[in-house]
Amino acid sequence: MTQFGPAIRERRERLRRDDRRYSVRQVATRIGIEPAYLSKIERGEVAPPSEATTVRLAKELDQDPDVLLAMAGKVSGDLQEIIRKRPKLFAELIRQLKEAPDHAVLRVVREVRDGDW
Amino acid sequence: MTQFGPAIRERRERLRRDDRRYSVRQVATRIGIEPAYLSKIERGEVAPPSEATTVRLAKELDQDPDVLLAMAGKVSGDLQEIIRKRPKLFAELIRQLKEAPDHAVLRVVREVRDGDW
DNA sequence: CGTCATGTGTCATACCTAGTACACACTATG
DNA sequence: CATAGTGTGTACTAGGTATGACACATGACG
Repeated sequence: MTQFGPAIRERRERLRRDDRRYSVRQVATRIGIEPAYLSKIERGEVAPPSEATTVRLAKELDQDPDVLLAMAGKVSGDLQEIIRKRPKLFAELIRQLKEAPDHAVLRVVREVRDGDW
Repeated sequence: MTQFGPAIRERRERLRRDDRRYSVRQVATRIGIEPAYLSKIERGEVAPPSEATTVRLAKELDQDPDVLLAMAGKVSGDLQEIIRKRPKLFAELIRQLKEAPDHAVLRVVREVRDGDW
């Protein structure tokens, strides 16, 4: 699994090649944290930041928040809330899908989307 | 939503009617926490305990761990891990199912269980 | 009646989370 | 060459998490 910090650094530096506004300092300022803190995050010197900060960072770097949160070892609060409202149901479903191949899960997603319930 | 503490208390006292071994003290000792701490948990004087403690408590009181964790505002670590391994897929699925009625979700569960992938 | 168990109040604590503040050395640019 | 911007090291902290230790008053049991 790719580490959170390095992934961020790579992404930011890529963006920076075309746009000087993607420096540690400026990105940090835009998402409302200290530059030194972002630097440490990117080098993995500290643990990934809070969910809120991770999401702001994801948006800033035009990345999928759920993917970044996953790398940070977290699951989005809104997903957790959905699960908590019907814990038995969702726990069973998710454990059921643990070993299912991607295409099987996708099929379920599509079925539900087009479902006529 | 029922609160975590009171639900625990109620359940424990119910068990206690038939079995004197379900006192605050004895339950606490069996699951490895201080009696005073369990007392505070049951009265909601402190926040619900850690996931590990909650699960031990659930087993001790013969309750569904996922349900108790949900009341505690948490989602089981093993479910989170499943989601984190394929964040996009599961995020989409779960958000898709947010408004789906129970029977629709259950249908999906059954389909997957009997699925031929 | 003694003693054992019960629930709870008070106080203390170790560790974690999620950062801030500031200075310093290097680099690029006009 | 000045200066503006860059990344990073060191030091610090407010607030929360998850308990532990112990004493005390009450109630039940033999």
